[in-house]
Amino acid sequence: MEEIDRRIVTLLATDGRMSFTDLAKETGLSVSAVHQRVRRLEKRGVIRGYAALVDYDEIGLPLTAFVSIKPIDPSAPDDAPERLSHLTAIEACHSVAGDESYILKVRVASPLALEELLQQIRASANVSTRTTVVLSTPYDYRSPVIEKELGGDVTG
Amino acid sequence: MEEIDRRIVTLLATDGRMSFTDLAKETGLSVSAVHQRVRRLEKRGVIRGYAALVDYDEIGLPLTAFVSIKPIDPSAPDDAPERLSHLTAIEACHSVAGDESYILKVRVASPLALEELLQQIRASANVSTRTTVVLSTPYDYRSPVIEKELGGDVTG
DNA sequence: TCTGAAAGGCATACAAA
DNA sequence: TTTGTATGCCTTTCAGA
Repeated sequence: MEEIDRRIVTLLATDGRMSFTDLAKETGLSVSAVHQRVRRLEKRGVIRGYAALVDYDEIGLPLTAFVSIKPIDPSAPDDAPERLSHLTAIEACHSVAGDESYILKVRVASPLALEELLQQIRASANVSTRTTVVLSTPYDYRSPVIEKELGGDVTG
Repeated sequence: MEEIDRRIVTLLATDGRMSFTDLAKETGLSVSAVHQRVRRLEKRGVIRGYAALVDYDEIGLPLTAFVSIKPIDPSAPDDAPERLSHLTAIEACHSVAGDESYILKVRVASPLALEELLQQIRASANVSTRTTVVLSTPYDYRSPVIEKELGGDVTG
């Protein structure tokens, strides 16, 4: 029951365009039952959306870096994520524990573009930056192995 | 022409399940022309696949962390990615410039699970670890804004 | 929550330009 | 590389249990 939802999410995480017909075959349910379950998973927010996974080298953004940021003025309100969200080179923004406040993952075309981006980050959010350049990516976006208990109602 | 491919990739990066019919409407091409272009983009590796984006809180993996690793024995061959790939909690592995050799992104159920994972990482790859816990994620998996020149044959 | 049926829409292949 | 057509499959909805 809950087991089938895990299976569906795993299958779609691996192949986001899998058809309902194939999902039905894999789960042993009817097509319409799978259909309802997927729609419910989408509505509950378990599935947040679907994306094509892109090769960043191929689309002209071969340079990836992690940029850790720290506020210049620690007493100022921390609205860095909103201040930075207009910079489309930023793929992700994580608030983190530790010496620095956020880790950004960025994708740019060149070292020069990275330099310009760092200036924009510093200026937009009034932060200092520490940058770690990615040399290669053995793997990324691996599909999760889903825990047995879905949702927040874990009692065990 | 190349412009249309950028558009198609952008649309599919944002909605990985968009139909060819809708892609055709958005690009002004016929359905079969879009179909061929998507298949070509997949074959060229510009589109590497499709994935459902999952809410990690909802699937029982609410704790995200970045784990930087450094070999204990720097003279030993560096095969950390292969040695670690069996650990499914590791979502991504990036080789990086700087003091440490790799940055791992991991997803676990709890602090205890993180502790156990770190032990497995250290044992599997003979490395020391430095862990940065993610407190919240303002945004992640944002779709790229694609450069005008696709592929490696940039002449301008 | 499931199944099965009915509808319309969509994917895919193909001929032609 | 494109368009249009054709066929069959798939998605989606609905009734019923």
